[in-house]
Amino acid sequence: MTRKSEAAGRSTIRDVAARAGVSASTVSRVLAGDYPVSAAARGRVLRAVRELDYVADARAKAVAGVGTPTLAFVLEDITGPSFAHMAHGVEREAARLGHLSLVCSTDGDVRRELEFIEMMRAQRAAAVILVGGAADTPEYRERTGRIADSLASAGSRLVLCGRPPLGPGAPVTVIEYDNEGGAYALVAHVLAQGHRRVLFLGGKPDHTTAMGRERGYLAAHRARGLEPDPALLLHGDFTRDSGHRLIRRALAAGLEFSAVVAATDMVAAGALTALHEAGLGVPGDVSLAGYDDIPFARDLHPALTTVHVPYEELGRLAVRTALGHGEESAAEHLLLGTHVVVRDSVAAHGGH
Amino acid sequence: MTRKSEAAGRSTIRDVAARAGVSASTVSRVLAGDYPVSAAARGRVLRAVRELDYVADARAKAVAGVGTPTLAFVLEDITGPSFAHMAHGVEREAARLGHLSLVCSTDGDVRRELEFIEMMRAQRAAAVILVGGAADTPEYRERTGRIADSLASAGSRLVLCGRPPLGPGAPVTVIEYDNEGGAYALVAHVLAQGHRRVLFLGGKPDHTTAMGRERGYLAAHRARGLEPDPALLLHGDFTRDSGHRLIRRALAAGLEFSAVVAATDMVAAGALTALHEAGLGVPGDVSLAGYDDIPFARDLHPALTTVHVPYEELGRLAVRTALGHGEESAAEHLLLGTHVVVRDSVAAHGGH
DNA sequence: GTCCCGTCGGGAACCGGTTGGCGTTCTCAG
DNA sequence: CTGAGAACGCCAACCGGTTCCCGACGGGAC
Repeated sequence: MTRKSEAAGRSTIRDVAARAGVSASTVSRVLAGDYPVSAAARGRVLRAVRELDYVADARAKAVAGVGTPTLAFVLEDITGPSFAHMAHGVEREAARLGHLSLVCSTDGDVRRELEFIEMMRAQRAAAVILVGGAADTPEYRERTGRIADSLASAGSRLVLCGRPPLGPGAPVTVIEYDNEGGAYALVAHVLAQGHRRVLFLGGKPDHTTAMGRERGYLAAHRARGLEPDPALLLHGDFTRDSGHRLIRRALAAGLEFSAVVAATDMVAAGALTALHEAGLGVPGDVSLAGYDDIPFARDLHPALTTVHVPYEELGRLAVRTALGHGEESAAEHLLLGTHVVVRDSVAAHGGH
Repeated sequence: MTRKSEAAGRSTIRDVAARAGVSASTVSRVLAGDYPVSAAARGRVLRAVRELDYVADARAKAVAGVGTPTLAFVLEDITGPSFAHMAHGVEREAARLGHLSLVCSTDGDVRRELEFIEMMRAQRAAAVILVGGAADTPEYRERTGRIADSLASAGSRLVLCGRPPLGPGAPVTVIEYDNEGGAYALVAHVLAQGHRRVLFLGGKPDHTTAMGRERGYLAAHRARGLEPDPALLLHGDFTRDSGHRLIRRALAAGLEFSAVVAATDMVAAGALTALHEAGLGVPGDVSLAGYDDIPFARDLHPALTTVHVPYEELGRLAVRTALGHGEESAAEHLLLGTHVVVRDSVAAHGGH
């Protein structure tokens, strides 16, 4: 009883073959359904498969060159609403295209990101999608460029989704949204309401998403011939606690401002609570705006004016272009639009 | 030039061997690092690996019986905050234990869930984690039981995380939280504030998570000798829109209530907005409570009283027990505690 | 100068599938 | 009754690794 493998246990194609009284090739062909097989043999094979509850080993198929391709996406933290929406888009589109999705949270740790990408190369993933902003240093470009080459030469592809593009020539697909433009439009809207001292609750310096929004903030001011007080540019991270803390500190420091633009809806949520706690009315005493248009933005009180970003679509596009399906496959750099969603948290300055 | 494979392209272990002037076995051994290999040979192999940018094919390793195990988790929608937190816990713990994580969103589609699980069996995943509530029908138990057997006989394991357990005997690991108990405590708190007509914004009938919370609602009433008006039990789903709609309808129908308990923080958020839109103050005119304690609950205005559920820990435990690590590996059924978080959205009936 | 043992490396079988090529059998026309 | 051609099924090679087993070589002890 060398390998009877009985009823239980992972049975192999040979077990099935033996039970059906045919060769392994025949079993394979019955299952594949391409090659002609006599009805009698097919029946016996099918029955054996059912009785043994046999499922072909996907890894072995993969080695043999058939089988479900895999797609990987790595993000900082699935818990962030915008990440979650991108992830959802990626996963849904991948599934639609018959791919499996591997995830990895890096918690912002570059080393973990690197390790995971290396694993994905070993897995022969069809594509690796890097999601979300990052520090755009020369080192980042160099490192990411190497990864892109490495992946490309292994027949895979690197996709940057809402992440700083590399120089031209790198074998990379980039899907971005108009990050700076959204911030520009939003801040322009705030300024149009008469606000002149607009506090900006930013993210980590040199984090591209944060910086893009900050650039939009500055550009909107300059377009009106205004030069914002540098003291109004605060830095933290993209969490609600950061927004809460930043506002408390600004208030404690006696900083003057009539409006707050947060780099993120999450940050705005924390900021809103801090303002409330300080007895400040929004938008009566101070106006507030966010960025991302997460579903919750509507349920803050007042409903948050923010910038809508098509996160889910971003994810879908990322996998579609990566896999070369769809007409956008030709393009290697896509830019999706954003737009301001006006709700109730921004009012005219000095307004009643 | 049969398979020179040049600089580019997925190089095989044989390519490396050829370039280093050794056999494939030696390359394998150098990379594995177990077997003694002369310094000279090792050096040549390492250099060849570097020059070819070689990474061993993880799928082939898997077939040969070594290599990174995989773990799968399937949930309804990664976009829901509580799901996202469980997912995060699962992924982080899996990574810590050296596993890869495959995800699948089912959007509540049972067929998709089934398909995915079958794929996971083919992938020889170490464990499949089913996350989130489901309709607990006899058919569900039967089907899930079959899956559990099937997975078990393939050396894998099914884990139900916050999902209805099966009968005893099924080869399943169950990680739950005290769903009903949390609702009981929450509603008891509301009743203790003097409220007698408490509207319950539930989920789909026969969805276990929703029903568990509903049971808690009822039990808390009965413990006080109260029998709630059946008209106060509303059903929808777990989205913010559902909460919004339900409140609007209840108000339009002239339903009387002094407090609202929502089955979910998301639902509570929608309900809160609907109440505000109707000119009702919270908690002045009506009290409101949620369930899940998602980070945003603090930033609603008023800050939401809710039930804290250790979602991330739930995810971590799921993989730990599934993989048989840790002391809890022996247990096959774990129940995590929940607790009420009192904030500002529930006030005494009749006001101060 | 042998003998022996330890170190090192290669050949080959194996993991669990797929598939090309070829021989066998069946069928039907001539 | 025979020969051609189609239908069918098995053998063996292959995918890309790992590892058992054994032979070769070199050095130290006697």
